[in-house]
Amino acid sequence: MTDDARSPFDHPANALVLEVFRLNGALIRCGDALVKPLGLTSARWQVLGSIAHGRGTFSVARLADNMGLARQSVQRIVDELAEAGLVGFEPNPAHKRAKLVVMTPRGQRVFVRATELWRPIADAMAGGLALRELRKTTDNLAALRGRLEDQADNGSSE
Amino acid sequence: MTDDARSPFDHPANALVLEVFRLNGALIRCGDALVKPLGLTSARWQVLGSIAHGRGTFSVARLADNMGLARQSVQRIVDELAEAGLVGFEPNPAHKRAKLVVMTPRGQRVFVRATELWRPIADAMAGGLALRELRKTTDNLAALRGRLEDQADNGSSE
DNA sequence: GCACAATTGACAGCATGCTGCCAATATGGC
DNA sequence: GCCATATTGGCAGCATGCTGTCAATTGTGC
Repeated sequence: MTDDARSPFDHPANALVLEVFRLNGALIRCGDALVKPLGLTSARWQVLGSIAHGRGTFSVARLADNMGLARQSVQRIVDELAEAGLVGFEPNPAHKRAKLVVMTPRGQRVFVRATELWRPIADAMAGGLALRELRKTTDNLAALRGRLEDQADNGSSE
Repeated sequence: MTDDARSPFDHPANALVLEVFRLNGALIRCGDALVKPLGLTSARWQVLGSIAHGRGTFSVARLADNMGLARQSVQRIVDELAEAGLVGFEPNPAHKRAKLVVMTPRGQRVFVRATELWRPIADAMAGGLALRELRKTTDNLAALRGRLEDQADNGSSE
């Protein structure tokens, strides 16, 4: 069953879009299952990853920008992580209100554990592709997103 | 700002995963904005697309399988589309309970209109990539998903 | 220094994905 | 034919994304 000219919905980009949706869903489901034993979810794990990436120098707003999400989406997750004792807040010398989000020791341990669980899955998933091909694919996705967002911006101003 | 060895989270697949998340989010936001004037959302538009793809020969459960989503996720959208008068139900000769989901004439008009709005955006987004490259990228994503899901399956049984 | 814009977080509410549980309807083994 | 199983839809509830609005803080232009 291939999707040919069955409907007016037949653009070469559509197959890619559908595959992005499917892969996104599969990644979230897999991640949820993977880190559930640690009391995490995909979303909380991702936020921990962003905090690790910034080494505790980011406010919630910066985290959200880096992840491409709305501030409030990240804010709620961070608040829940704080309630669970996995992250905390440090005073920000540059901004009294925008505190810096840092991992607690417990948060660090959980994040390291999640990373260990993920590595073999990532190896197996990416193993079939040459590193070059993997990078090329990533670059192509980024380029597609760049042009999509340009379109969205232009479209709203015209 | 590149993400080097700042944390234990440093696998070549991670850049791709993050880009899939970002592109997925960008596509949904763009789609929501695009079809909002038609009274649609990304999710409803996608379900209409699946119905069009099956030409009205699919039950809700089949639609969900095709989209890689849980049945209930699709069920709610279909119910809402039915309430909005965009889809209807035909009796299924093979199953009294599992009715076939079909577009109403109004649903068809809305879907065609959405497709017209999407085409120039898709052209602009994919335009920077050769058709070959676009297909290759799509295939790579599908391959990654296949291996990811295999891992998930094996992992649960071992 | 002061008013105005931009940034940030708090709170409330919606859309869409998920799961779990139950009832109704096939389907298959006996 | 009958009972166990699978499939399907209905209902309820949760997680995570979004938006809009408001207050607190910071930065800018005069």
